[in-house]
Amino acid sequence: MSTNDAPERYRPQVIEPVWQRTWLDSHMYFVEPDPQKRKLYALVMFPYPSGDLHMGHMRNYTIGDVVARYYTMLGYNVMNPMGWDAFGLPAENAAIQQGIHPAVRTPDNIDRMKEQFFKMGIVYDWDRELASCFPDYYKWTQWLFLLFYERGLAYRKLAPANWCPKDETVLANEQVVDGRCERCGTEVTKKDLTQWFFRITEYAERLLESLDQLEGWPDRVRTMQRNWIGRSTGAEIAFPLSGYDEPVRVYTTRPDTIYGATFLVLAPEHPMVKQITTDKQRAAVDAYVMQARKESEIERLSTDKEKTGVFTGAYATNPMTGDQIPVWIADYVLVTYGTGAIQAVPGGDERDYDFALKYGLPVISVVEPVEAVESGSNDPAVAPVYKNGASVPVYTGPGVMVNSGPLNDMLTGQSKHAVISLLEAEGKGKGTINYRLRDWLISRQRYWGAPIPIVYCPDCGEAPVPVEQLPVLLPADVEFKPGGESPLARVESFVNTTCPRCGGPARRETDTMDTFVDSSWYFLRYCDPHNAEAPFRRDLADYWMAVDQYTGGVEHAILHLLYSRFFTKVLADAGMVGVQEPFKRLFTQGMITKDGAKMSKSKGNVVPVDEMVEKYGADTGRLFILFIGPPEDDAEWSDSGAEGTYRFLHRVWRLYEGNISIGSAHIETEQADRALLRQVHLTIQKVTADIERFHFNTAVSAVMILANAMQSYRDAHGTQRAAYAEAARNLLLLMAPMAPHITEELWHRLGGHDSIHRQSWPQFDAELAASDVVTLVIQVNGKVRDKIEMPSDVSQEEAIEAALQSDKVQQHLNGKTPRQVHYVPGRLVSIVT
RNA sequence: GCCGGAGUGGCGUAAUGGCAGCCGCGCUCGACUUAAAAUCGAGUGGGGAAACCCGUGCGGGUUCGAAUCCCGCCUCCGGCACCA
Repeated sequence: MSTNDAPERYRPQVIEPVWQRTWLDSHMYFVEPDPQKRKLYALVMFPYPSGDLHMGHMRNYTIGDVVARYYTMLGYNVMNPMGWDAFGLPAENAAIQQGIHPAVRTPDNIDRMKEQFFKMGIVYDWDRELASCFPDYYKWTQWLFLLFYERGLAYRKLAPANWCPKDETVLANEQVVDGRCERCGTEVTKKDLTQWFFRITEYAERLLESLDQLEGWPDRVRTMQRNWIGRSTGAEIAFPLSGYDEPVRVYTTRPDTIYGATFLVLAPEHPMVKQITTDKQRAAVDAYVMQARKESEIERLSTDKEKTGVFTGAYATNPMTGDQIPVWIADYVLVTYGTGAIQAVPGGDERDYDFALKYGLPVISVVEPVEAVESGSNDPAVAPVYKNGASVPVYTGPGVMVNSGPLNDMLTGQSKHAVISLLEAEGKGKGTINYRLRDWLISRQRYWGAPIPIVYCPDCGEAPVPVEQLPVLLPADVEFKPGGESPLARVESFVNTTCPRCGGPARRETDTMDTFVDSSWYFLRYCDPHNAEAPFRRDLADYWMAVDQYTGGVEHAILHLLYSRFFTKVLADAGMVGVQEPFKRLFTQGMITKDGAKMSKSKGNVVPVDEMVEKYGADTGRLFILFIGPPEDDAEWSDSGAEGTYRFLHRVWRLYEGNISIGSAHIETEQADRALLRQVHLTIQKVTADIERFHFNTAVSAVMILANAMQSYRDAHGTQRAAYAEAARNLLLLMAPMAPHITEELWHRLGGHDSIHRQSWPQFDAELAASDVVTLVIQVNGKVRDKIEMPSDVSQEEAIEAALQSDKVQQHLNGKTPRQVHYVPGRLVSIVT
């Protein structure tokens, strides 16, 4: 029981810091493995330490905090860690532009952001904090690189990088704006460099297969990953080249259309282009190859763009028809997909068709639609189309084979198997499975990343750095100005080393790793963050893994999540973890946009959390960001409306003024008391379900409805009846994960002991929530004509009888006899005449 | 362009096959006040005096019944492998 003689205003700026300090000092959310309790690993994607948290972060971390606090109240042993994805481009840019060393700037930013986490009332197990840029973390990133290396999953090959010829530096895609260097405006070209790759394609099939088991993932993310991996079945076919020993190997998903293959197209970068180009065509081919290397992949794959290409002068033989067909190059063929060469079948492929019409290449029909092959074959998208007055159409749909020798009269599908058998029997090709997924390029010609732990010896060649020599430390004294190579290459003391095999002089690899490598295993390090002997202990990973609830931005739906899944599978194969998949349930939140774009420092549209928290307090900010809309949808930021949430919390505060007799066993049984208790239990049910399914906006709405009901009840009956106390207690518990400070404060003012966050989550009582009447909606011919109140146990017969007797229904029936009546129990009667 | 998603009052949204607009913002009117702020109360999709009609981006379909399911289109957002 608590009495407040002089009502005190709600002052978040006063109460919030007090509880933030209390939670931190009491280590409330610091956890150890406890086999007696159900564990729950709640994880939010760790941020890049840009220095300031904005409203997009606030949404992300508030959701994570609600999850952690909610499951704690449910009695789980909840691990909720936080760390920093601290390597990367922005720190290096700041070093170049402002001369601030990343090793100085990054910890400063981390401190600032950590302060902002405290101010938002977000609780973590800070004992597990990590930062990917600290040697005690990247030592193990390097260790894992060596593990991949030993397992044959890391290798080097030549690959192009964006290159600014003026600055003599490699550019990230982000630094290339409209084909030009963002710094100096020079036209960007490509430079071929020997770079490190991870062999993720070896895991393509497994990454695809286990997607089906990830039932706790949103369908859209699973679909995106499935399409990204892009499994297709087809055939690799050899087209002999006139005058060469080596044939051109093409990959096609439509080997059945080979009789219509009237030319071949190689990617401009295809290794055979140089040798097969005739002298007459050389100048044109070279110019085209140069041009193609300037284009981005997105430009090249655009089906809108007019097709371009050049004839190489070479001819190949169609292995099925024996015809001599010309070999072209074109930028719509990518060297990274399939074999980098295609058989062009203009009669059966839109792109090939456009290309053939433009360059006057022959078009042959090989598939004709069959009437009623399948119902639904009248789809206009796949009907034969004659473009630009061509005499032969393009048709990509299913049908029957024509002009195809032994395949004639077969149906699509049948013909695919038949032609593969023929090709295999004659040694001209074979059925294959192809993936769109490419190996993961991890080399970066940058300073601020984990050095790749490899040494090159003039005598022994490439050698891994011995484990006991890890970490390969980033030197502190570096010149950041762009020029030629990775900044590390200019640090003699770093580059010059000794060969671990022969002890002779050797040079270090000067590339660093893609930051996605750092973030592909951080969730494992959290399980055992201080381990100096290994990345993490197996038994600790076994206790905590998999992550039960992973929350983060939808922009990570493909790359980060795919790489983390890949890492987990490799580590499972190495016996280091017991799970095949790292993230059991995934929630991808939408972005908070401002001026129509994702908030980011580079776009200058950031709304910092500080402003919000200083003006209204953390609880208002948290509740408002949860209330703003469905968390999986993007939301355009506007601070009008925050005011309403602030008012709501003031109203809640006032609900706790006056005497509230918590703990009274006696519940009055007046209508009003029963109605309030019903509302309490409906709210328990709703808020519980909404938190479980991440519908926080409707959970907030539900507690507002309960607060409104309490207010009406109080105005009529005061605060001293037990029903009110029951409502008061439950409202705080239900709001506690979302608005942790005000609920903690009011909990103590009500006389509650311990922390509200250590209380049990309220239990829904169906009996108290039940209502004795239901409102039935009566429709006549699909339109609502009346509503009638009936006892909740009304039978179908009674409901229909009552509906038919309604005056309004009689009026709309207009003397006609109902032909059909549909009854939805407890909800609706639909009468059809 | 390709892959994925979203479009509902003046605004954020609710309803995921069964009452379109819950909850909140904004606005209007009223109470309290010397006045204002704060607070409290009433109202608020469009048309119509009313009965009622219309209405969930656009066009079609399925159904007794569609914001919700299906087909086609338009617009906006995210990802597209070196931003993370």
